[in-house]
Amino acid sequence: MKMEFAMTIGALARAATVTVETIRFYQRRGLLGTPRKPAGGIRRYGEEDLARVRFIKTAQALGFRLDEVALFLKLDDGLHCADARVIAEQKLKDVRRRLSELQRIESTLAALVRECHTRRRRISCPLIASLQRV
Amino acid sequence: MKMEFAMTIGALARAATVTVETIRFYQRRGLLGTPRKPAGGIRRYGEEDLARVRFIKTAQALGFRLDEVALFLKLDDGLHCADARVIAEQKLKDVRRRLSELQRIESTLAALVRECHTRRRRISCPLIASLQRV
DNA sequence: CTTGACTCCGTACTTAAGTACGGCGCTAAG
DNA sequence: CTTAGCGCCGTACTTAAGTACGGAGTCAAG
Repeated sequence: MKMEFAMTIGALARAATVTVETIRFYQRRGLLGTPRKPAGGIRRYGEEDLARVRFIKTAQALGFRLDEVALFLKLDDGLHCADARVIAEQKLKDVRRRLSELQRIESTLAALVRECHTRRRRISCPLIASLQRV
Repeated sequence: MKMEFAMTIGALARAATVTVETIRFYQRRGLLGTPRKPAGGIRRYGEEDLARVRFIKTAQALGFRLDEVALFLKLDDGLHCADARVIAEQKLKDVRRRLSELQRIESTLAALVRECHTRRRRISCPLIASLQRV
């Protein structure tokens, strides 16, 4: 039997370093359960709720959207590992696409700034002029 | 004297490969002028309007937001090149920050997927399990 | 027993960059 | 002369992930 130290929603939020509003938002989105309320009292949250919020935040930090997190949670019964992998592979593809796009932007922008540094005292700003035709 | 071939808003939108609604949206945002309307007639747009829309789209493709584009347009008198450069340098910094963040995500996600491939037939999905603690 | 902090709940607002809609007028073709 | 297709204009809706607010109720300390 584990020692459950029950938290209020505020304590849970602090423990997960999110706001109370975020907790309530996740509940509305169905990502997090809402404990039964003891008849005109205050809800209590356990460690599994904290783990859930951390799960959501970790997945988000890896680029998953909340609806994808919801999918993961549905698949979290040990049986759907392949399905979860497919989602992660798609996300990885997406991340790599964004990465190369951003790299393209980086080099173009860097070139523009460089040009702006070297070609001083021109009639018109090379950077702004470039935006007409990059 | 240049041959101005005047366009309707629809023709301008097609020429710039945006929608009419986008043109009108840019006008509301002050990014694009609204030609005088010939008393109960239809507005006509010229090449400078097309150039302006292309300018906006090019800047957007380099990661600038519309409010930053608006700044560029205000600076476009040849006198504020240094100011424009500062904006571009900030954007470049921002792009590089996002780039390294995305690289971090890429490697973590790739490792997770790899683990999911090799460690088959485990009791629980390593990917989902990892989200509890990455 | 009061005060202050916190919870509960519903609703509305935020940002960015559009998209969609609906009613009207004009205009070019048949 | 009529009709189809645009243009004009205002307003509202979209997505994502929360934030903000306001009026209650509750709980613990003093």
